[in-house]
Amino acid sequence: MTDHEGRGHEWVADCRLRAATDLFTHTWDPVVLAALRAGPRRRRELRAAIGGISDKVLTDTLRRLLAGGLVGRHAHAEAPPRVEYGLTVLGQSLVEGPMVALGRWAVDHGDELLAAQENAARRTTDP
Amino acid sequence: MTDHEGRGHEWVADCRLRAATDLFTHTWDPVVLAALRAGPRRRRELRAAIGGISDKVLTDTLRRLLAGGLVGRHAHAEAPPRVEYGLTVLGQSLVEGPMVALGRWAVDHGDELLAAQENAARRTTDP
DNA sequence: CCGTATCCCTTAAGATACTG
DNA sequence: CAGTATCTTAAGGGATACGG
Repeated sequence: MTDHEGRGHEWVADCRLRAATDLFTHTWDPVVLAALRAGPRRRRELRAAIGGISDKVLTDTLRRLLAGGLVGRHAHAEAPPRVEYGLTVLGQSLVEGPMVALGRWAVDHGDELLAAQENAARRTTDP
Repeated sequence: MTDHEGRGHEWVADCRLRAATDLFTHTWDPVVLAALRAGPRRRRELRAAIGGISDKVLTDTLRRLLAGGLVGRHAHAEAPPRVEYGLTVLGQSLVEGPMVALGRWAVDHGDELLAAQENAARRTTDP
């Protein structure tokens, strides 16, 4: 199943592609990954930088990303607890590769996307 | 999904990127898009090519992709109903760009990803 | 063949309050 | 500051049966 290029009828059976797309199924995962792009951050910094994410969801998301091997955690042994999260090498490759590509696409086709959505919406409302 | 005061934070405030990543939050969307990469397909062909998707979910997914302007629908006026779904120009640009990039990444880093996941899993089980 | 209509279960994610 | 503990709601996704 190494053959993902070209034919298309085998994409679905390609577990690796499925595994990759599944990395994006959780709303906040890409957001957190993107926020870590600039470098390691403390939990609180992350929360502030992201904005609009609850403590629980941030915890859940970080747990998942840690389990997925995309994010690493470093707890400094200090009196006021200091913990930093950062992208692993793997996480970095994902962010700098496909995610940047997606971001670029979003910028290039954002207007078009919105327009298409409105157009399709009007189509279903208008007889 | 509350909007956070449109200040120019970073990536997170970039609604276009959010809009783009949200295109992947539904499990089957990328799968269907990928299945359409090879060209327009009839509903039944799609279902067969994908495998493991229910009628309802396929319907939901197609509706969403249609509403999103990524997929188009063409109903031929024939005695036995014939309907074909295909990528729009916009959908094609998404598939051929970011999605192919993601697929390539999945192939290149699939082993690494699995290894990292197992590693992280062992870490949380082993003290 | 192309869908729709239900019912059911699981889980993401928000809100809130509390501990080390 | 870093995290946990509940509770709640909304929604994705599966199974099945029926309608155009």
